[in-house]
Amino acid sequence: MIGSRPTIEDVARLAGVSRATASRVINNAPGASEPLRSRVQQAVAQLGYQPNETARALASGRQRTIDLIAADYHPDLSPGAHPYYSRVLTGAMTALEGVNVQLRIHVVARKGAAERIDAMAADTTVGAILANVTPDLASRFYSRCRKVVSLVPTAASVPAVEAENINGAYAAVEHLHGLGRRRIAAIHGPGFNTCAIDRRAGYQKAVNTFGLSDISHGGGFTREGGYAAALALLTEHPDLDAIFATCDLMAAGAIQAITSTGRRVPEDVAVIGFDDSFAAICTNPPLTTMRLPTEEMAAAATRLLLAGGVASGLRQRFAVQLVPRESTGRAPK
Amino acid sequence: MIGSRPTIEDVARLAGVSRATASRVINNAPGASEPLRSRVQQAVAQLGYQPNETARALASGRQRTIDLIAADYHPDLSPGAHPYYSRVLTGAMTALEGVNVQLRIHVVARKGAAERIDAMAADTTVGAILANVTPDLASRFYSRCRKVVSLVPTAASVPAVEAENINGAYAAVEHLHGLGRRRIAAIHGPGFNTCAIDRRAGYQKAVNTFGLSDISHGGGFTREGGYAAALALLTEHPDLDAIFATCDLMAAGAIQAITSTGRRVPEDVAVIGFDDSFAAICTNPPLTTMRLPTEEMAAAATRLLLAGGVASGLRQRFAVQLVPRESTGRAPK
DNA sequence: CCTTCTCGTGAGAGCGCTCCCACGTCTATC
DNA sequence: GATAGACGTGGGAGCGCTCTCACGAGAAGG
Repeated sequence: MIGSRPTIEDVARLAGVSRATASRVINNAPGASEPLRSRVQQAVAQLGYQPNETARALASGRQRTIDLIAADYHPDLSPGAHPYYSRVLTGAMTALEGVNVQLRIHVVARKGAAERIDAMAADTTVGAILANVTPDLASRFYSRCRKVVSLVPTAASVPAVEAENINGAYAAVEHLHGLGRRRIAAIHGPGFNTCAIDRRAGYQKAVNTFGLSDISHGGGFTREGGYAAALALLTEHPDLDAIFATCDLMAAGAIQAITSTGRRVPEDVAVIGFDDSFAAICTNPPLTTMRLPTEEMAAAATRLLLAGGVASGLRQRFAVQLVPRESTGRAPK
Repeated sequence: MIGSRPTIEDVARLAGVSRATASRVINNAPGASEPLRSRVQQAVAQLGYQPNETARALASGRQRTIDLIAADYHPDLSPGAHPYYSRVLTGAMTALEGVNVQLRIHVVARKGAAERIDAMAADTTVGAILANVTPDLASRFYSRCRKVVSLVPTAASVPAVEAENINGAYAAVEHLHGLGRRRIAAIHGPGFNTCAIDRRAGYQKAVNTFGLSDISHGGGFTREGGYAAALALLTEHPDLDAIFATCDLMAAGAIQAITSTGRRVPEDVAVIGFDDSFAAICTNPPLTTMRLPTEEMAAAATRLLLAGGVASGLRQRFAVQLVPRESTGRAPK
C-alpha cells in the first residue's frame, strides 16, 4: 500500500526460484522440496511479502468475500437504527473466523433497489446473505445470482434460514396465558416484513386456541411505535392485563407507556417481547422475551454459502425460546 | 456468477469495436464518438454485461473497498454486543452512498491481532477506519499502511476523528451539579479504552472544579458492570444523589440497580449516561445522556479516506451534546 | 497543396497472481 | 541396462480489465 509492495516475482527472484514454486510455497501446496520451501519462506519474511488478494481472486476465480445485504425500507429499520443487524453481523463474523473470507455490507434503499441488486448479483463473491429483504427482491436476486440465503421467510424458491416465528409468537401468548392473563393485546410489526406477518399469525392462532379476543395494534417495529400503540391500546381497552410486543424495541416503548399511565409492569400489565436484543436488558423491569437465535442463524447462512450448497427451496429452521425476565412476573433465578 | 458471464471482450465483439473503445464507453470516459457509444451501450444491455470489479481493481490499481476494523478485546465490547458499532456502520454507509465503494468489516481479536493487522495493512483498499483499536495496534497499522483514521483518541501520529470526551464528561457533571446534586458518583469504562480514560478525566476535572468528592467505580462499559457498580456505590455511599455512567449501557444497569434498592430515578438518584445509543431510549425512565456524534464521526472518517488526505497527526474534533430526558428530572418538552 | 494539429480508434502491454503442462532427474521394475 | 513411473521445477498462458501509445483520417492554417 505504501510505495510499491513486493510481488511474488520479487520473492521468486530473491529465493532464486520460479514464480510457480514461490506460489506453491506461499499457498503451501504440495510439490516443492524442503530446501526451496525454506528459501522462499525466508525471502517472504525478508521482503515482508503479502499476497495481493485482488490478483489472487482474479487469477484463481476463487472468491474471498461474502455480501450481507440489509434492506433499508424505513429509517427506523435501517441497520444502524435497529439492534437486529448487530447480531446478524456477529453471527456472520463468527462463522467467518479462521476462514480467509471478508464480510461486505450493503444497505439497499427502497429506491433503486432493483438496480443495486442486479449489480451486486453480477459481482463475483462467495454469495450473499439477505437480511430483511422483501420476497420479490430476494427472488430477483436469487434468479440473477443463485448463491443467496435469506434470514427471513421469503419466496419459496429462495434458500432460507428461518426462525419459527409462528410457534414463537404462539408460545409468547401461551406463557402469558399460563400466568393467568386473559386480556392479551399484541403490537405488530410492519406488514411488509415477513417475520412480522408470521408473528401476527402465531398470535392469532394462540388467541383462537385459548378463546381470547384479538386485540391488535401496529407498532412498526420501533420504540416510538410501541409506545404509541401501547397508549392507544390502553385507552381503548383499559382492562388489558398483558401486551405481547412482536419486537423488543416496541416492548421497551410499551413498558414506558404503561408506566406513564400509572400502571405497573408486571403487576398490572405484563409485557413480553420478541428478539432478545440489547433492548431487552435495558428496560426496567428487564424484559421477558422470545429469543430469536439471530447469531446462530446468520452463522448458519454463512456456512451454507461457504459450503457452496444452497439448493433451491432449502429451508433450515431455528426454534425460538422463551427467556423469562421480570416484565411478566418475577424471573426464576 | 451463473455460468460464464459476458466479458468486455464479448461486448466489444458484439458492438464491432475494440476492447479499448468498449471500456471508454462503459466508464463513460471521453474519446468515443456518439455512434459507437450507442452501439456499445446496446451490446451491454443485450448481454446484460456487468464489469468484473476484481479485474477492474487489479488493472487500474484503484480500490473500491474501505475496511472497518473493530477491536474485540472483550466479549461485552464486541461489535455484536455493543450498540456503538451499529452507529459506526450507519455513519460509514451514509458517507459511502452513491460512491461505488464497499464497506468491509473485520473484527480483530486480542490474540493474533498484530498478524491480522499486518495482513490487512498489506491488502489493497482505500483505507481503514479503526473503531476502538488500542493506540499501539493503531500506530502499528498506521506505520504499515498509512491510510487509516481512528475513531477514538489514539497515538499522536495516527490520524483521528475525535469526540470531546473530556468536555462532554465535564458537561455531564456540570448538568447534574446545576440540578442541585452534590454527591455525584461516576461509573467508568475499562482502563484500556481511551474514550473511557478521557471521560474519567473530564469527571475528575468537574469534581475538582465544583469541589465535590470523587466517588468512582469501574463498570467495564457493560450493562451488568453498570448494575454491579451502582449497587456497590449505593452500599458504600447511601447518600448519593446522582450517578454519571460513562456509557448508556452502564447507565441502563445503574437505573435497574437503583430501582432495585427501592430508590426512585430521578427523584432520589439522578442518572446521566454517555453515547445516546439505543439503550438511552429503552430505559425507564428514558435516559438523559451526552450525545456522541458517532454517525457523523464515522462519516467524516470515511470521507477523509475517500479524499485520500490523511496527514499524520490529523485531528478532527466533534463536540458532545447534552440530550435531556427524564432520568435527571422532567425533560424540557 | 503541403504541413500541423486534433481527435477518434485499436493494438497490445501489463496489473499480480494461479495453474496447466512439459521437461528433466531420480528411483523402482523387469 | 533399458523402460516406466514418480516427482520436483519452471515456462508461459491467461484471469478481465485499464491505459498508454501509435496510427490514420479529417480539419485548420500558411
